[in-house]
Formats: sequence, C-alpha cells, structure tokens
Amino acid sequence: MELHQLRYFCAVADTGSFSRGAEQSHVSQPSLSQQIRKLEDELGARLFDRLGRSIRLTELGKAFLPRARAVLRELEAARGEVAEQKDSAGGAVTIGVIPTVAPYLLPKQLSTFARGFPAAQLTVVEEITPVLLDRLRAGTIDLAVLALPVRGHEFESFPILTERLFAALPREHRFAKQKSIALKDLRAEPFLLLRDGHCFRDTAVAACDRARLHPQVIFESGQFSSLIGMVAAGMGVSIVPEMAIEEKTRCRYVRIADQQASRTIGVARLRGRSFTRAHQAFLAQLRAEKI
Amino acid sequence: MELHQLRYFCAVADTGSFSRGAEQSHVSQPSLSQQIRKLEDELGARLFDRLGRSIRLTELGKAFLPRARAVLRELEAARGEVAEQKDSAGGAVTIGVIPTVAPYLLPKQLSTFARGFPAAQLTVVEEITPVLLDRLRAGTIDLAVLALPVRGHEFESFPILTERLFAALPREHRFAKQKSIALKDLRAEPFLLLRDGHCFRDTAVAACDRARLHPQVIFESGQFSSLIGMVAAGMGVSIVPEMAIEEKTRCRYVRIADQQASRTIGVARLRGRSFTRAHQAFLAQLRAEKI
DNA sequence: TAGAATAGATAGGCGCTGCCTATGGATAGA
DNA sequence: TCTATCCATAGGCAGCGCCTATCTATTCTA
Repeated sequence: MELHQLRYFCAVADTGSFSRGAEQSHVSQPSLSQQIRKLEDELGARLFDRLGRSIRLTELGKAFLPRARAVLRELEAARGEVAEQKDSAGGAVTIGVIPTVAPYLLPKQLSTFARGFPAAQLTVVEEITPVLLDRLRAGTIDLAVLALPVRGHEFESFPILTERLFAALPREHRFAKQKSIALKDLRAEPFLLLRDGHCFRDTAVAACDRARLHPQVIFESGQFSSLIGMVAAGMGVSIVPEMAIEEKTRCRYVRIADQQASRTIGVARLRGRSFTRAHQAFLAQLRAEKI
Repeated sequence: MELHQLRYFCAVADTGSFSRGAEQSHVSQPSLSQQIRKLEDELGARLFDRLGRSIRLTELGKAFLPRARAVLRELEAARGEVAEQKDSAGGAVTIGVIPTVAPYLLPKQLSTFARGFPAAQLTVVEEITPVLLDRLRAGTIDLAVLALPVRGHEFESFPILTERLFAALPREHRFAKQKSIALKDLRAEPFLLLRDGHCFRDTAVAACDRARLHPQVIFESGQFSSLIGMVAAGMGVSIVPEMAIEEKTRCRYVRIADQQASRTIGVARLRGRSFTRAHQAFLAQLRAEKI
C-alpha cells in the first residue's frame, strides 16, 4: 500500500471516474488504473465495481475511503508540523550555567529573552562545569554558560566576556585603599575560597600559584556571597571575579595586578547539534552581551 | 514523503541508530541513510543530529515523530478496516421487491435472514419493476426480487420459483367447484385486475390474450388483497398467482388450465456489481427458497 | 598511543516498478 | 449504425530504491 495509491483511490472516489481521477492526479489513466488494481490486489478485494462504462465504490470501498483520507490527512499534518516548527521561535531551550556565573549574568539575560521570545520555554540548570559538559554530551542541556577554555573536541565554544580578578578585603585592611595589589602581598592572610569542583577555585589557585602563594584556606563555600560576607566580617581575604563584586559597607575590592588574573566566560555547545530558532536567538543574545 | 521513509525514520528514532534501524527495517544501512536524507531534504530540515558515531533526534525530529507514527497508525487502521470488512457478514443490504411478491415471499425470508446475520442491516424497498431496475442501475438497491424475465443485458438474474395462476371466483360462482378452468369460460365475467404498471397485470392480460379474451375491467387495485376482497363480495372475478391465495370464506380459487399461465419469480442484480458476504448470504437464501 | 571495531557517509551498479503511449473492447448516445 | 467515451491491456522507458564495496570518523582496547 503506497501513498500515491491512496491518493489515486481518493481521486477516483471523488470524481467518480478513473479518467477524471487520473487527470486530477496528473497521471495517465492507465497508470492510475494500474495502481488501483495493485491496491485492490494487495487488499484482496475490489474497491470499485466496473460497470461497463461507469464505476462505483463497493461496500468495502466505501468503508476504506475515510480510512484512506485519514492517512493522507495525517500526512499533511506531519508536513504542516515541520513547516510550523521550522519558522517558529518556540520550543524548549535548556541551558546550563556554572554557579559562579548564574546569579550575575543570567537574570538579565533570561528576562530579556523571555520578553523577546515568549513562545520559547526556557529552562536553566545550575551545575559545575564537568556536570554541564556531561549534560551537553547527553543532550539534556542545549547550551552551557561557563568559564573558557572548554576541553574536549566534541564541543565548540564562543567567548562572551573577560573579567579581571579582584582581591576582596575587609574595609579596614591595610591594602584596602590601593588601586591594585600583588597577590604575594597577601601571603600572610587567611583565605576564603570556593569549594573544590568550582572552576573559579582553580582560577584563583592558579593566580596564587603564579604569585608563589600557597593560601591558607580557612573557609570554603559554593557561592561568592558567603565568601564576601565572611570577608566583610573580617575573617580573611578572598579572590572574586569582577561580576561577583557586591558593594558591602565593610568590604573593599582591589584589582589584582597580575594581568593573567582573569577569567573568560563563554558559551559551549555540542559540535554538530542542530539548533532551533529559539536556540539560535538565545545564543545570539548571549554573544551580544557586553558587561 | 513516502511511507517507507516514515517507517525508516521511526525505526531509527526507536533504535537510536541508523544501523539498528536498518536491520529492523530489513534494509541495508546505506539504503536507510539515503532515504532519511531524502526525507530531510524534502522537509528542508534535519531530523537527526549526526554526532560523530551517535545520532540524536533534533527538536524538529521530536515533533515529527508522533506525526509520522500517526500516519503509520492510520495506515494500519485502513488495512485492518479492509480485513475486517472482508470476512464480516455485516454491512448494509438493500433489496427491492415488487408489490405483488412483497407480502407473500419476503416476511419469512427477512426474519430468517435477520436471525442468521444479525450484523447486517437489511432494508427493503417496494416498487414496481421499472423502478426497481432503475434503482439497480443507480446502485440504490443491491438486489431486486421480481418476475422474470428481466430485459436489459446489464442485469443478471436467477429464478427462485415458478407458480401457476388461479382464477379467483366468488364462492357461489358456477365454476367455483371445478379443479381447473379455461379462461375463455370467463368471457362474460366482469374482471378485477391490478393497476397498470404492475407486471402481474401484464401476465394476467397475456393469459387472457392467449384465451382470446378481452376482459371487461371494472376495478383496479395495487394489491391482491383488495381484488380478493372484492371478488369475495361478488363484484366479479380475478386472476391471481398461487402465492397470493388467501382463504376467504366467500372466495374460491380454480387453477387456470393454460400451462403457460404462470409466473416466475427471481432475483436480479446489476452485472459486475461486487457483493459483500451479507449480500451473498441473502442471495443464497433466496435461491434456496422453495415454496 | 597505535590498532581494531563500530557507525554513518559515499560511490557505483542493478533491477524493479511506475509512468508513458498506443491500442483494444465495451457501452452509451446520436 | 456510427461515434465518442471510458476502462483495460500491452510494451517500452526511465527513475529510483536497493545492494555491495569502500571511506571516514569516532570510540574502545591493549
């Protein structure tokens, strides 16, 4: 049973004639007759009575007709579904983001996107980098916003912004008024750092390494807010990226002199994954971001 | 868009692999890949992401999948419809019957058939012969029970029974006690005959013609019951077929001696019309009829 | 890190089949 | 009886779906 056979069958049933059905189907009458015959052979029963010059649907043909139409209708629905999806900016968009970026970069982006593409259902997942990469691979997220570089040739990534690192100091700290600071000057200070697993911890530790500094870590947290709160309370010092700076009365931020003390935030995706319009729109919006 | 492409697409979506999908579809992997590609080209969008060694449905593919399944499901429903109809004895059966047969032959047949084939919807139309033939041609009835022969090579017919003609006489008629009668003996009698258009009127008149009798018709009706009632009332004589005989106290029936004075009841159908099981069953039952 | 295995893509050839034109047979109308 | 119309049949051609062989890329393993 083939689609063109069903189309021919419906055309004949509609026009009441093989010749007119053939004309309507843009095929020759013998071709159409042949296909109707073939359909009948496969079904094992006549669909039309050939009464000399005229034809008529058999009882079985009458029963078959709405079924044939239903198949063709579903086919058109399938075609329509594709056409609709192709140029709609709707659908699900699931993005992942690392915790050290989520509170600072995302909220504005999300509301902007939600306003621009109300038909898209945006979902956000907050996880550390290795989890995000796994989820990219598994396809449970479409995009990931994280610190570059991303290793793994199955991914492709684009930078969004690069930010300097700052030392977070208590207001009354002796370096709190400086324009910049060398990390090695903080050698004697107790350090408050992100928990292991967060990529920014590695970024901070790498900066310390470059300054030949082995920080004495007295507190670890999963969020900058906690670190900054503790710094403000005079517990010690910390290293935070520019976007994490929150003006607390009892906390000062001094740029770290090391030019390499920075992090680049970017967006990564699985190489070869196709994107809907909604995906593309969100990606474009991220890339246009300039803090 | 072709059915096998939809089948391949579903197979790949189900198995998550072109190779396994091909295996399940009993085609080679290149053939399947080719067809998926062709489907994608026609739709103008990718259905699968090719991620190196593995594949995954795109958003559009996810939306298309249930549609594709719906098409195939409808197709199976169509196939099932035919299979079911083929060996069911259900469906509509519309038969026509002439008024001079309807009350005598049909009632028993109908109830027998209704008992034997409860799934069939039987409809009966009572019309004179030319109307029945028109309706056979138009397909508004499937079978006609009428007097043979039927003229018109577009019909085919089978005899059911042949019956003798009888003269209907008042009880006190001088010929009422005879075993048989020659029509010419009734030359002086007033005649009660069927209305023009009823084929049995022609049958009766033909019998009179053979007897060189030109009947003086004083009453015409569309049914034998009326004629017989009037005969019983002494209005005159009539000619009726055997099946129309109803024993009224004041009426007697004498067989007409003429061997040709008979009529043959049969069933006619349009040559080339296909029959359902229900049709065939009803036809078989009629042909088995012996009064 | 090299080699093997696996998955999908590509290339080329073959055969089926759906399409065509030409024609025949039957029917309905003139 | 002739003509027009309609469906069926016959024969030939071309497109296309399928095959095998091969290539490339990725992943697993030693």
